Amino acid sequence: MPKPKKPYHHGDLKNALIQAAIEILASEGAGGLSLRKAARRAGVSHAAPYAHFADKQALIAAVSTEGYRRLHARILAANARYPGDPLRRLIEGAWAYAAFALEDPDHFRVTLSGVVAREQDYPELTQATAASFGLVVQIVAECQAAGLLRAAPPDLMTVSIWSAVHGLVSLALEGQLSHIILERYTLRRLLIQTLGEFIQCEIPRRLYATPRG
Amino acid sequence: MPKPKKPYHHGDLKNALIQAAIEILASEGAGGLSLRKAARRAGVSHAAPYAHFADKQALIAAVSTEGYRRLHARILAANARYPGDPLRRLIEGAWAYAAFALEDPDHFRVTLSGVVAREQDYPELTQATAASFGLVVQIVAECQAAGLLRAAPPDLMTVSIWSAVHGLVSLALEGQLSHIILERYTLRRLLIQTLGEFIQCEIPRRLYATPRG
DNA sequence: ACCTGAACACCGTTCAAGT
DNA sequence: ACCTGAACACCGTTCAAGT
Repeated sequence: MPKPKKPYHHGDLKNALIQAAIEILASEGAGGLSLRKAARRAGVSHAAPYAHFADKQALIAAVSTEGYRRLHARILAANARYPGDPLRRLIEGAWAYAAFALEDPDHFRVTLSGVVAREQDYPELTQATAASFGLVVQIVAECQAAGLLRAAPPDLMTVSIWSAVHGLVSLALEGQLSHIILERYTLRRLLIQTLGEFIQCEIPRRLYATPRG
Repeated sequence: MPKPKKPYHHGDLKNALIQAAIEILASEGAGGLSLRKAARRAGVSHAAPYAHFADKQALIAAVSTEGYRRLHARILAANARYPGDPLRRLIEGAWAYAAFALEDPDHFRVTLSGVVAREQDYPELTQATAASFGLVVQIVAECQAAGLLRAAPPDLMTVSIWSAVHGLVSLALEGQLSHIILERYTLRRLLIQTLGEFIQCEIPRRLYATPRG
């Protein structure tokens, strides 16, 4: 216990509000998220959040930070499942990204749809994004060492691959991929097909199957 | 003149509202867009838009449709500039996409950030997206014929390349690309680097320079 | 057909005031 | 330090009424 803080009459309103916001995103979508509703769900008055967040943007930044941490945890878990198998780590890491988007679309949207003034004002968010990026750079570097990805500055290669994965997931999520295509191919199939353009070897067909779920 | 319609006392309120919305996006950003403000700018009462749009979503769908048309026009123009040069057409088409995002970030955001229930309710939007997608498929197919892209179903290859371009542009726009990277490389450089992973030949260095602007 | 004005339920944000 | 209640200026949407 780093700080034995037991404030007024709500255990930890700040985190309660973040959790409430994430729940609202899951149940009502991004359009239904309001400071007042989060306050109501946490059982406090509509002005109480202002004791912990400068404005709505600040709450959203906190929700975004938590989103990045969940993404990080998912990719890390996928990584742990395939020690010494860089190809599998790359593919399942990307799939973990997609799975988060599919399971919690509005939290994903808020997390990745920039809080605009970000960097300056929300150091925790900056740190969370840097940590995730760093993790992907590691995976990419492993793949390069194994000759699975072309030699290039790992951060540049990471930008390219992250872009491709993020773009595919976003377009699918926003319904911008034509029905014709989504009826013929699963998202996982499209993901592997796209990663296949980067990867310098054949990808085993058995990886096409969407895992558990 | 397909329809000599001269309604009540406003020439064409519907289009006036769409233009007003696009102007608001440019001057105040996506957060500042409201039906009431668009109505005010068009010089009508706040309830007047409901004669032409079912709700705010419907206006946004119209703005999105217009965004897709501008994107289409830009890519078409880039195409016309490089007849018989598929590589250049691909690169400058992608750059046209990025240029739209850079010049009118909030219109780009609204255009690509799905209206969710899209397909069913807004046939004009569906048509506009299909047209753009078709144009890119053409360019991709040309590149494949020239051996610049790997042989694969052109629509699948288009999904992969569009994803990469869209992802890169989106991440850059939302400030999700680390400062360190954006300070060292221009967006155009990152775009070409990314396309380079798909293209089966060397890309002339002189294309790295960002054109007019 | 096209538009207005009043009305309703909701926001984000501020601020004096209470414990 | 943490929270409340009233207040203000904004929304989206509806609806009776006017031309």
